[in-house]
Amino acid sequence: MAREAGVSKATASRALQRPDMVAEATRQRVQEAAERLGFQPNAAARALTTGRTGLMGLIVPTLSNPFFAPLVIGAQQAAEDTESHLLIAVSEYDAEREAALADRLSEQADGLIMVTPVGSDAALRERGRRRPLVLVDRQVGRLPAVVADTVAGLAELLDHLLALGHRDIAYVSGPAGSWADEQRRAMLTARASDAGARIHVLGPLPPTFDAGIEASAALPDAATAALAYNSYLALGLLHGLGVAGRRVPEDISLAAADDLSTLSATTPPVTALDVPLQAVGTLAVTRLHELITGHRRTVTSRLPAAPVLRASTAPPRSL
Amino acid sequence: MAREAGVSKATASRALQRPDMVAEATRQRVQEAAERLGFQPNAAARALTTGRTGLMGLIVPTLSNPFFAPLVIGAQQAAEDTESHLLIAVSEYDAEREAALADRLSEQADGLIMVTPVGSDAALRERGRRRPLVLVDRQVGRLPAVVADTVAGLAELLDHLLALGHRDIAYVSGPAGSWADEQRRAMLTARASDAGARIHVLGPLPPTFDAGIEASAALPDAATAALAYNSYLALGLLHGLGVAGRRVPEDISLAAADDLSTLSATTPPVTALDVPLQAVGTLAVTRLHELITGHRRTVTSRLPAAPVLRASTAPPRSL
DNA sequence: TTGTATGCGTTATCAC
DNA sequence: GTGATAACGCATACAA
Repeated sequence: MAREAGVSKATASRALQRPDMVAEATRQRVQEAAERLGFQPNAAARALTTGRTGLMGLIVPTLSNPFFAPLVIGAQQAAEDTESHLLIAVSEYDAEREAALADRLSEQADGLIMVTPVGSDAALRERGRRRPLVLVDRQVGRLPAVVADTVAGLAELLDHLLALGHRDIAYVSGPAGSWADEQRRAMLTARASDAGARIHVLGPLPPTFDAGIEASAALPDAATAALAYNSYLALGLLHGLGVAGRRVPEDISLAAADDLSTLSATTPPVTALDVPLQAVGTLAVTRLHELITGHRRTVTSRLPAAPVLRASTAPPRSL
Repeated sequence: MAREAGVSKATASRALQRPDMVAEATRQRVQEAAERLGFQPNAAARALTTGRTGLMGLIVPTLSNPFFAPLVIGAQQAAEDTESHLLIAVSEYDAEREAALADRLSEQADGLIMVTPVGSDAALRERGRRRPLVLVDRQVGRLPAVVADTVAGLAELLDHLLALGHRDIAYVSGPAGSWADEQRRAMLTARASDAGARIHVLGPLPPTFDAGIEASAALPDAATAALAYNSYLALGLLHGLGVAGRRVPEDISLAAADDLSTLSATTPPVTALDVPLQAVGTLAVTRLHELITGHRRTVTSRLPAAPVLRASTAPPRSL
């Protein structure tokens, strides 16, 4: 130990952790001794006494979908601000796998952030009881959560289509069992019906380009607009429609419920929902930090998602 | 502690860690007691005695560029196989920041994987001396490294262009100070010259879509083909050329030195280099694990990058 | 302001 | 096969 500085380890520890609890002169000596020896504090030992590892676990369903990159980036930034690091794991949309990962991460981290579209409410509740837990894009009871309000955003998007005159709108839905997808479906159906319009649900479908192509052939004839669960489905739809000779937006309008950057570079650019995922990531880490330090009881935060209107949506032909 | 099972903690520990060193009956009792109490081993305490945290640090320059996603995914998978977790941090291409992150991660992790296009050789050498370190896409002395052989792949790509008949080829280069970029430039210039052709270097440029657009206007008149440092530059070039009324590949051929998925969905699809980044990530973790467990002295592994020929490359007009 | 002593939860050593 | 017991390296309560 750095009693190269000629002090007790207690003083050394203080000099590095609580510089103000020690005489300036000794602080300097310790500092220098530490440098000279290339002293590296042992995180494990510190964690053992303090009960804090300074690590936060982050479980995402996948990293293949660039959709999640901003979330990780945002979380990363906030983690830095709280002097902690991120332990990232990937569940592959598998509830069992996710549970195993969460268990293992719990041993190492001070708390967990989970974006878990699958996975049972009960399991999450139980997990939240044991250790600090923040959910992302999902609400379970009174568990702390940060959600991007895609439902409200989607409502705006729907309103936009309705205002354009669309009355038969296809919703190309996402993976089976997705919590978010169910919320959206319910909202769309109800809201459309209130406005005297109809939602034609296709799916559930895997949220992929190929599934979008297939869906493009299955769109009901009546539909003058299609709303896709995500960008990949939208890109597939665009491609499929193009191949089939149906023009967007002349023959059919198209919009997506999330907004990967490619959507703005297609022909035509696709109307989409800007989901503030980076902010979600940042906020989730902040919340978890509050939870860990016990600074505050936190509940659900809701970040608005806003439609980005592009050239792929226009009034239906019949008008 | 789980002496709910009526055994000493020593036995309890053994029952859970070395099941074969304990009588089957007691193993069961301990097991059950652990379940009942929801016992969670404390990773910090274990790390303190064993000297292993089971964590690996991974520092990437950015996560905004989907280029790195496969790397993380590959690393993730391999980490799972070695029973370890990944601590991921982002350097933002900032050497100073990177150094700070590396220092902090070193305290927590058993070793580090760094993909560091910037950052000085000397600093990396020193770091490699202190703790297990694996470099990605970079070689520094005899430090263990895993590199995707984009230089060799690019040579193939160049050969392809030469075989098509191109003699004046623009290389739209990447960020200033990039290790990989320099390697490429040198190879291209030398190899082209050997074949009686010329490389026109544009840049250094930020590896972005917008920079690609600008570069498209700056291409030398003589150039019948352009090779871009990465997909974003290639997409920008494609866009810029399209706007300017120059057709790809009729007027000019285009290729990229990496291969984001969008390149295959453009019009025309863009010839590119398939960089096996996922395999790189996997191998890097495997190497680091070997290093940590001392199973093997490892040096540089080189994974081949192969050209994917698409419609954006064709013989030059003049032929 | 500084030093001494204790404990964090686990594994390793050495008896039994 | 099992049980005491001593580390591991740090932070703190308490004493000086």
